[in-house]
Amino acid sequence: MLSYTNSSKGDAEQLRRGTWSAEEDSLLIHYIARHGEGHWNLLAKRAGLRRTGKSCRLRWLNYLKPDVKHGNLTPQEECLILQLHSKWGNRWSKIAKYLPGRTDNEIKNYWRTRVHKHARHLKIDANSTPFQHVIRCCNWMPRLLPKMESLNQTSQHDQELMTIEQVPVQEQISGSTDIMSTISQVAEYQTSPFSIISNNDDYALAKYCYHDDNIDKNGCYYNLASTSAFEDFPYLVGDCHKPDYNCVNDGFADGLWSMGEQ
DNA sequence: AACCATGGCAACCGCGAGAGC
DNA sequence: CGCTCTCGCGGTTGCCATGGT
Repeated sequence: MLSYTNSSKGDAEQLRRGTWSAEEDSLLIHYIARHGEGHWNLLAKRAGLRRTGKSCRLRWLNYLKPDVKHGNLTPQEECLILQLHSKWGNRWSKIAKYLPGRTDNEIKNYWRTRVHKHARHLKIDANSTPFQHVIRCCNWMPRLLPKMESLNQTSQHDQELMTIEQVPVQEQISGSTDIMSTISQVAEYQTSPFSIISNNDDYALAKYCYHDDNIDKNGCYYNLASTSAFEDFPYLVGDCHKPDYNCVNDGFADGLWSMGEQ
């Protein structure tokens, strides 16, 4: 599919829309390699692309940029998205800053296709408190955590996740709301269902794993720690309670939650 | 085999913030 | 102060692949 925008200045200045061709990608990549990013409208003209600057910027940031990761999200990334979304809501770009190589667009798509789907089936608003409970207490998070553990043993990907260096400076200095500092504080509580399993000052790499014995047979976390230090990141310490929503504890819900798994 | 429904995702759109003049 | 331009964000659209009937 390819279309052109209407232009009052005649056909010669018509702009292309729709899917990018390999040739256009190549033009954009080579131009940026030589001249760098920015000034997208000018870039589009000088690179010989009949695209808007906006379109060029989007294509570069979401697809062509070398550090953009392609492929399925890992359980760690899914878990982090769920946690951060519960904290910030639809602040996709902010959430994306904590997932190196993932774009806001990709995270947004993930949320809309996967998470909203589950909310629809459960007939719950995806942004509602009941759905938050469903995610963190009943099905999703508990299902992701064992996957995270198993992948931790072999994957290097998680070692790239959430390093201090990759978090923008303005986020690092944001005081008590800094996710990393909160995670570090969580490490001090070995009774927490999550704990830091690697964290040194030089590399400042934080990883977290999950203690299976802190989860009850209904898939709910025990309330193991309650301190103001965790308020910014409550789900890491399991402030969770047994849900009141019966719909998520029956077999119907089980089927729903597993249907998206591959 | 043909049709239809659905999911996944790339791309577009509208808006607002900020910078420069 | 107001205008224009650029950039970035969140919401939405529409294409394509896949699976079901």
